[in-house]
Formats: sequence, structure tokens, C-alpha cells
Amino acid sequence: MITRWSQTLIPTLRQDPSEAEVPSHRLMLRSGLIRQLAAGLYTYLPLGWRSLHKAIEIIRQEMNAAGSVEMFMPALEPIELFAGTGRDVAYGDDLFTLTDRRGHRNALAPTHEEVITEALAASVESHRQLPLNLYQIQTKFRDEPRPRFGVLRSREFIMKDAYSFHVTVDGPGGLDATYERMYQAYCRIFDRCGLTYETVEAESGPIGGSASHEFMVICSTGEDTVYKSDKGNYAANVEKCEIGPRAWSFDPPDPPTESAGDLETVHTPDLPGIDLVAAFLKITPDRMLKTLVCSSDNGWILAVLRGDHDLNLGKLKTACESAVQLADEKAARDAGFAVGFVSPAVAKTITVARIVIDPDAAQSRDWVTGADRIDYHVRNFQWRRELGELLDGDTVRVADIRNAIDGDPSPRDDGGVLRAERGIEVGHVFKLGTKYSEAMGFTVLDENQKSRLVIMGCYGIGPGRILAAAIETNHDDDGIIWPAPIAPYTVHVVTIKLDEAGSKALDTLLANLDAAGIDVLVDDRPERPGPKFKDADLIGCPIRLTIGAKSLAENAVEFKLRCAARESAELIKLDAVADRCLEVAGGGR
RNA sequence: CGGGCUGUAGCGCAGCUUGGUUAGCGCGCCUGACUGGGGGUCAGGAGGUCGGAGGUUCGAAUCCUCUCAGCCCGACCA
Repeated sequence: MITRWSQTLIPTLRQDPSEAEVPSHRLMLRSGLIRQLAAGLYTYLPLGWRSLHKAIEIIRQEMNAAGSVEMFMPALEPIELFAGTGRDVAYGDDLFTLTDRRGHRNALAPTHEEVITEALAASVESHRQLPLNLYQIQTKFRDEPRPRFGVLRSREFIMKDAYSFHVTVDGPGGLDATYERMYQAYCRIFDRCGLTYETVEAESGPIGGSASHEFMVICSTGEDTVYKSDKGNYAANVEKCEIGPRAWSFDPPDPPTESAGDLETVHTPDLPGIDLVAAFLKITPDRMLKTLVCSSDNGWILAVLRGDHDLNLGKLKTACESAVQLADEKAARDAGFAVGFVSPAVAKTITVARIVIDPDAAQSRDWVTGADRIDYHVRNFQWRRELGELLDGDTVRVADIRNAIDGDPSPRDDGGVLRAERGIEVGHVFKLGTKYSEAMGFTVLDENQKSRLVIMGCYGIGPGRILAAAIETNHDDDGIIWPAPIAPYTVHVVTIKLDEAGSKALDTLLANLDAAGIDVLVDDRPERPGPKFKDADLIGCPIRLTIGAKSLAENAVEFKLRCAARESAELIKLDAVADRCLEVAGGGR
């Protein structure tokens, strides 16, 4: 495929657009890959569309090779489908909805579990039709509260989403086997795209389910935080990351190492937030206890953390073995909680179902915490002295309920230390279980004529994120340095002041490259060399060929890799160029 | 949704505090000439509802009110 610059649209920008912060966003705009229409909405211009297609084609090939079958579902779906699984509520404002002329409410699909489950439920009745693994490459819509970083978090984006259906979890044809196949296929896809990535354990979020891995491209601008043990045997995202065992005790050591001061109430008005209170009292937040009021079906739940730690709601749910949410502030206030000044001791006056204390908060020392009275805190709070026997009852439980932070012990309990890194999530695989089949009544008859809920998995990849992540991790001051497989073109030919004979030589060169199956962009603009080289560097195709009087005098072109230094440019005879390009770029298309 | 910032030519910005010629600058763009290996030089030129609406005023890019949009931080988030 030969494309002449003069015949396509590559609106490169000389200056950085002011709205772009991260390198990938900046460079995608500057190199004419994309253009913004509105917040979170991007046009893929010809160059960007080509790269996206290359990533998509790799995905398609590997999905097909792994036994998944392509199909295509509508982006628009009746809202009732969502209501069935309660996800209209779970997705909330993130769901784009619209009303059609008949007054029916519809949603622009943020994902397609419901649609495909509906489709399969209608046509699959026997276990003998399973397992099935189907995928599509479709546009998704999410009304993100804050679109940003270009195509990394946009409101409309292309996604490859696959869904698998099984009668069993184990054994041949089971969910686990397909999950593993998909996992391996994903590794091949990201390898082929030239990405450096890691897999981390993940929570499955509103999609629900039992196990999940994210494929992350580690880079400082990534939106997600992941933790890796420095022993290299554990990696998880922040929602999932467990923390290794930590010693705890409510009782002062014997003999006491710290003198127990009396409980002392201090007036702390107009100090919203732990940090301000800590600063006012001239202590650090890790000397404070924070008590979060949560609600559950069984009643109030207090979550107690060290002041500098953050609650992990998922962990709290696990610890409570029930649904838990942060309490509605007004409801908590009405119940008598001095919101913002709550201490664990409030359990002595207000009945709570459970107090869950993080091990780092269950330490026998003098704490600063709320006084259960608006505008007051207490100093020298001691668990045993303040709560007494309440600590020994069923109400109190000590459990890991906070987000990990850098330096925490690894859950492998092998002396490893968790280190925080940032990453871009380019793919995600889930074991869904029966959440959707249950909600939508998707059952099949097994060999014993017994009705069985279908077990599902789902597997997503964001091709746009592949491009952005590739750029994020492969660029320099001059522009993008594409991994060859997803470069818009493998070869970028720069022409310099060609006379008639030169033009002929160019035509021959292009014909040779084309015959070899190499994608070529020819910068045939009547520009001076400077701007052409700058644009070539900006766009970042792996191989640059320069053809001009200088090289043609040697019956050659100048050959230079984008990733190599300028001085590495060398002259290659015209008839040897195609082979050299194939050799370097790994076989063209 | 809370906090902050910004909307003036395709891109980047000045002008606004203190209202007053025809709204400027750089880059890009068009024409021509000279050039020709890392954004060259010269000459000439095109391009603007100053985000929108309302108001104050003899007069508004500039002051006031409302509104829309975009960006950043946070909350949120497969």
C-alpha cells in the first residue's frame, strides 16, 4: 500500500495544543492521528485510523486463532435490558440514555453483557451447544465524569469485547480453560503490538464475578495504580491488592513502653479533614484514627483506619460478608453520629452491627480521634481503656480493609514489599460466573435433563488504548517511535527535490516496496527538507527512506530507523532497499 | 459533583486591570522570487459574529449578569 502525502490528510501541528497534557495525547494530536470534536470525542484521521486498524487486525487474528468467533451487536439497546441486571443503577450517570420517538428509553451500550446474554438465551438451549466464545469490535459509550488524556479516557471508544459461555467451570470446555486461552491470546496480542505490559490481579467491578486480571502498560502517566511485590511473585491493582499480615493488639504491652495520658478533649473548629486537624494538633495523620460510618442490611458498620489510610470498600464488604456502602451523611447525622468527629467509642452509645478495624489502626498506643461531638477531638485515645470488653465481643473484627500503599508487606508473606506503579489498562479478562445468566434466565439442559445456569466469562481490549500506551512508552522529544506492527506505515519516504530521473527512480522504488507488501507513506510535498524530516520524526514510522540527488548519485536511498540516532543513516542501493525493510520490520503485512 | 483556570484567525498567544481609531503578534496558509539534507530568506496577500445571550454606556474584546464550551486538581471509574 502506497500513500502519497499530497493525497491524504495529515494535519501535523508544529506547536503543542494547549489542551493536551500527557505525551500520547499531545503526540496523537500533533502527528495528525486524531482530532478532538468535544470532550472525550475524537475523530480518527487517516493516520490514526490506519494504526488503529493494525491493532484491531492483530486482535482479530489472535481471537480467531484462540477459537473466538466474531459477530456484531447494536450500540443502541433498550434500557430494560439494563434494568434486568440492576446495572442501570450501577452504571448510573455513566450511562448515556435517550428516548426514541415512541417514548421508549434506550441506552448507548457501555458494554454488551446483557445484549449477548439475551441473544444467546434465545438460541442456546442445550449443553451440547456450549462452550461458545464470541466477540465483537464495537463502539462503546460511557458518559465519563471526567474524560481526559485523549483516547485513554473518552466517552466514545472502540472496544473488542468477547464473551464465553460454559456449563462448567472446570474441565474441557469449562470457563477456566477458556479464561486461560483468552489470557494467552491477550499476551500474544500485546506482544505482537510491541507493548511492554504486566498482568495484575483485579477486582471485577460492577460487572461482577469471581476472578479477573488486568493487562497493564506501566508508565508514569497511567491512570491506574498497581502494586507489585519486590519479590516479583505478586501484582494487583489498588482495588484488589491485599496487604500481608500485620501484628496488632488492643492491649498495652507489659511493661508499657508509652506512658498513657488521660483522655483529653480539644476544641478543633473549622478544620475539615484529617490533615488540617493533624496540623492544628502538631501531629502527623498516622497518629490519628478515622472512623467511617457505613450502612448495611444489618445496621450501621464502623470502619476504623489510621488517619493516613484509605478505606477499600470491597475489602470491607468481604470482611462483613454483606453489602456495605458509605452511609448517607444525613442519615448518619440523624442517627446521632457526629459526622467528621466520630470515634470508635461511639459504639457505646449507638448500636452498631459491627466495628471493623484495620490492623494498622488496632495498635495499642495513644491516638487522636474524634470526640463524637461536633468540633471536638480527643487526645490519648486507647482502645482497651476506651472500649473495654466491647473489644472482645462479636461486634469487633480486625481485618484488612484499606487500600495498599507503597511499602506495605506483600500478601505472599515472604518478606516482600509492595511497590506502587502507575499503569494504563489495555485489556481485562473476567470470570463472570452466573451473574447475567441468572438475571436474564439463561439456562441450558445438561445431559441429565437438568436445567443449568450458564457460566460466563468476558474479555475486553481497548485498541485506542493500545495506541496511546504504545506512544506513551515509545516516544522522544521529536515525536512518536512506533512499534512496527502498529505503525500507520512501515516506511516513510522523504523526497528531496527530485528531477525527472529522480521521480522515475522513486516510482521504481515504490513499486518494489509495494510488491514486497510494505506499507509506504511518501512525503511528496514540495517542502524543504527540514519540515519533512521534522514531520517524519513526529509521525514516527519505523523506517525512513530519503531519496534525493545526493543519494541517487550513488544509485541509492538513505535508510534510517526512527529509533536510531541520526548518524546511523546509511545509503542502501535502490534494488536492495525492499529486502532491507522487510528484514528490519519483520515481513511487512 | 466540589475547587481552580481558560475561551480573541487553523495552532500558540498579547490586548481586558484603567471602555474610545481600522483588534494585534508569532507560527501556519495563499501568490511570486531566490533557495534546497533538520521547521530558510525576501516581497505581496487572505483569514476574526473577540464562545453565546442580555445589560450598563454616546461607545464594550475590555465593566456587570446569565449561559455554553474546553482544560487542570479532587471525587468517581472494566
